[in-house]
Amino acid sequence: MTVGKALHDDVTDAISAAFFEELAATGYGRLSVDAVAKRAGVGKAAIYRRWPSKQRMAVELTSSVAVSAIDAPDTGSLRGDVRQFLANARAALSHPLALAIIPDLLAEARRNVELAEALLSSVRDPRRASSGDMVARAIERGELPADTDVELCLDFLAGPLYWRLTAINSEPAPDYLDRLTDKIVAAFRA
Amino acid sequence: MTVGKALHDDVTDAISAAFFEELAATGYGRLSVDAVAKRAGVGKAAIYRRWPSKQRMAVELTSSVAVSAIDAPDTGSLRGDVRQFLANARAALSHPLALAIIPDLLAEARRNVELAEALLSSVRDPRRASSGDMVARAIERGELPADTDVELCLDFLAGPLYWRLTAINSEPAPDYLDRLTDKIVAAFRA
DNA sequence: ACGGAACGGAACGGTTGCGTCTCGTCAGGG
DNA sequence: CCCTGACGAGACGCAACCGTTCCGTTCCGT
Repeated sequence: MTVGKALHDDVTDAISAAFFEELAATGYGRLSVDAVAKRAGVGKAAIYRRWPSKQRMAVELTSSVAVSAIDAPDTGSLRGDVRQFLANARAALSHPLALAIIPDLLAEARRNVELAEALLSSVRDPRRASSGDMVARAIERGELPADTDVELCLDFLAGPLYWRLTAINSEPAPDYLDRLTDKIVAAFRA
Repeated sequence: MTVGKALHDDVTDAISAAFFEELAATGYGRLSVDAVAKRAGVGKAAIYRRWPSKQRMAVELTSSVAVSAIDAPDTGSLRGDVRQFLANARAALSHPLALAIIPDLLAEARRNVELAEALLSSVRDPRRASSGDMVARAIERGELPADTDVELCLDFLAGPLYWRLTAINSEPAPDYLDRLTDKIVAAFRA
């Protein structure tokens, strides 16, 4: 027994796409439901038929898309895994939308508890877990000492690249990821 | 020949303090002039007597405060300099205001050209230069090879700590900075 | 073919914000 | 001691936005 007729998937998809485009263009703080609806070619009612508020729409759309972005390279060597992880991260951050949206979400999460919890559980924890497995495999292979501080290593995996791409904002050299890999592996072993 | 009577410094200071508190609490996107004025115990006219618009107020206040936050430790050894740099950065980011404001400004800068240029010239460039000197001194002392990639090293100096404090959002262990220093120095030498 | 529900569009009331303006007050330099 | 101008407070016009409600239309299951 369905309660009502089904919402149209294509409309939901259009809203989702428009939401992220609008989020990238104007930021979480200034995001307006009218703008999302207009960009999606949709009536506002279609949005409020799906979510009870702007906040819930933002949180649910954000975490629903984020879960698909989990990568756990397993190339057989630490260096290969690190290099692949960086390539994946670089590719993900090459989407202009992602590069504009992610820092915005991290900033907003610091004052929006609901958003913060959604991001932590749907993005940080899974990613951190799979990255941790990556380091654990290196330890099992004997590439890293058994007492390696995994948590600390993970900060090196994402930190420098994220810092370069979002804060420094200058295009890295072509061989940047290779050089970065060398230094990250060296840091892991320290 | 003064054009008019002087603006009161204590009022300007109150506006500045209120601006940053409001910025931390609500974010750049939602920041309102009314809220800043009310928090400062000031009429809106006092603000518009000083800056022609909200945007200019934000840019000028931000860059004026930022210039004072430049540190270039020179302890005589690479490890000492790195450790001191991290301690300074950690202290700066321990201000709850800073931890809420900085990610917000970085996110906003990505879509606000005027703010971006102000941050790049008043924060990134001076900090990057003094940090570069730090690495250059290590090269002169022979602690690092002459062909060290300074730019890449700087990404390691700030990236992991910033990532940990802003994105991962879990309190680091007491000896975190020491362990971090070891790995950063190892990365520098790679 | 029918009917119900979702659809795009638009208007609504209530709220908020920007930037301007006007009050009456207060301070400080000549 | 007086006069100029900054001051706090707040009203103003205008625009934007949220969330709701109403249209007339279109789609889809039965």
